[in-house]
Amino acid sequence: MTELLKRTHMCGALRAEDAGTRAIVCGWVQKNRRLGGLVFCDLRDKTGVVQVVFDEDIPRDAFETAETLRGEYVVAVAGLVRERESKNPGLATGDVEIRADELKIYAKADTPPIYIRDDDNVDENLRLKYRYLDVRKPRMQRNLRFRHEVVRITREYFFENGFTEVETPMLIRPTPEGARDYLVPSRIRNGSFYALPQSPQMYKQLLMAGGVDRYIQIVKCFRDEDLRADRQPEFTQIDLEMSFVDADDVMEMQEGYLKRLMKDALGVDIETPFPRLTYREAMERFGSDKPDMRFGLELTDVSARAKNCAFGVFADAIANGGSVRGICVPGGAAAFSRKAIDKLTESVRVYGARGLAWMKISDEGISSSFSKFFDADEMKGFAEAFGAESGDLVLIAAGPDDTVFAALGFLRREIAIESDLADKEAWSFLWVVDFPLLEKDDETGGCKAMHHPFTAPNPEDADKLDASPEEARALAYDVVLNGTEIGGGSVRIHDSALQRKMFAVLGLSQEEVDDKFGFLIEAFRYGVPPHAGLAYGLDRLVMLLLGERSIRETMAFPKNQAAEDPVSAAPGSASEEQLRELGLFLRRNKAEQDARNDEA
RNA sequence: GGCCCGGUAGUUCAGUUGGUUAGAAUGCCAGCCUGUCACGCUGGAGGUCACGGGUUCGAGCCCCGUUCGGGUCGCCA
Repeated sequence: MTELLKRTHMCGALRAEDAGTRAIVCGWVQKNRRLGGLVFCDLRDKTGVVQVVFDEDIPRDAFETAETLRGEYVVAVAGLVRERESKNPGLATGDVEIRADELKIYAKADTPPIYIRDDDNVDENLRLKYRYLDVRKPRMQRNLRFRHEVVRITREYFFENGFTEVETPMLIRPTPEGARDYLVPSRIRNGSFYALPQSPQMYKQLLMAGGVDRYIQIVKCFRDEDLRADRQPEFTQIDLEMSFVDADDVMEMQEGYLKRLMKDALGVDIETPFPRLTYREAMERFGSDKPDMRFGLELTDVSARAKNCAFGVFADAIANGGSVRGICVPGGAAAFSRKAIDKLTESVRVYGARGLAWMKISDEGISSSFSKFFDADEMKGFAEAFGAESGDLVLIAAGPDDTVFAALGFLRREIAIESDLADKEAWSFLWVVDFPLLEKDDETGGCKAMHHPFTAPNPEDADKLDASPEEARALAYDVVLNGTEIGGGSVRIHDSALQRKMFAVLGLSQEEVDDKFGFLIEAFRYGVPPHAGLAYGLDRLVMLLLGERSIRETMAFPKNQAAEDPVSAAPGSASEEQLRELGLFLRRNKAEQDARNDEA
């Protein structure tokens, strides 16, 4: 066993006032510079880098060892801290250096496959495969510590407010609704499966029935769906639930939390309460249920002007129950080339929009892709409806409402990014409320819960549940930051008659209800308080606060797009023995079977 | 499942109309160097151009297929 040099200081903490003290620091060799009779070594730990200097006045073997140092060797250095003759203003510790007299190499290191530098610009796949090297970089060190701070502040705030952290099971009953489950086969009961939780939803409601009153859990959740820059198969929720409260109480509690978080984590003061938009208003003004309100480019509905017009695209959209809406892009956007507009048109096709109509307003008048269908006064009317002035470009989409909203919602974000319209310093929080209770289920043709089947309908819409359930609003709310949903929740149904009605509207039979949710329904028979809650996506929240573009930057070991862990190469195959114990038989094609036989 | 982008030294990239032995930077190795800090100087090693097939006198480059990675739509109660 190597005898340790006991660390007395962290590398990045040394300052001019430490000059004259003897220090022992440990870490990784960032860089070794040999100048013949002098060796400079930048030593790195989690706090930063400090320069160590070896000269020929120290014991011969120590100096010769110093000459052999290479990048990422793990060492301990003992020596006197002293002020530097020539300071390095680029380094936090640049006023001092350690004049080493003792050196111990704990571990040598091969040349790493990636540079241990923030600006290495390396392929992300390599970063993930060698994540333990990537994590040595200041950026990841900062991100992981920041995430830790967010978690600490979160617990602090909610604990102060009477919340109890309770762990709920990771092995739960599979639920066919919603996202795909990760299944875990049972060994003890062959043929049965656990699922990993997509969220602790039902358990936290049981805790309300259990009198916990205020619950929080910072908890891993699992969804076997396709990945995105902000979606991982396993992610962390800040999950909470409160008893004897209404939606306003929950939102007020969250505003207090987010205000505290912004202050303590970033030193930023934000205004509360947050603005509230109804879902309908958010869609109509911004084409999104998570609008970014740091910039304008709001949508305008011009359906009335386009009704019964000669332009088939407009007229048909309205005749089929859709609408014609657009955005006005100011600031000289009328100078956009035909090519640029074509590119925007192409980009909205993925949202189902068939195309974009446009009009350019200039001092000479209006030029437009649809001017031949309208007279000059009508064209002027369009321009006025958009408040368009000379130099502006108006982009118009026509079709079913959801398509128009999706296309224009995307366009306004896209143009804001390209034209750098959003205030980078702004933290724009808001609530979106009054979500629809139900949405169309394209697979069954019926309705399904937009949030989940325990979400309470707005009492004002209670009468709609029978006749026109799709018009009913829910007591659901999302909190949005700079155009990204960071959390969402709802008031839950605690009235069993109402819950039965919801299941009926969703088309679930008594048998299905008993099978899937029986334990929750039964629990509610024994006295459940009114309750409501909310869950944040922690990874996404941390990503936004850090200004990162991917939640992978906030996780120590994220999965790649194929949901594989590049470090361990998970998922892997199970042994025949494991499969046998679980009572599982895999269907294999012949090639796989042959390969397996060859192995055995 | 669909669409888009990409894969060339360890790493980041260049590579002309398809034409000799595939280059640069950085990293790595060796030597020199007492104030460097992106140290410097000299020299050196390092390549299955993702894989397979095709077109061609000739393919890193063109075509087809596969694969891997990323983005995105669907999906994510």
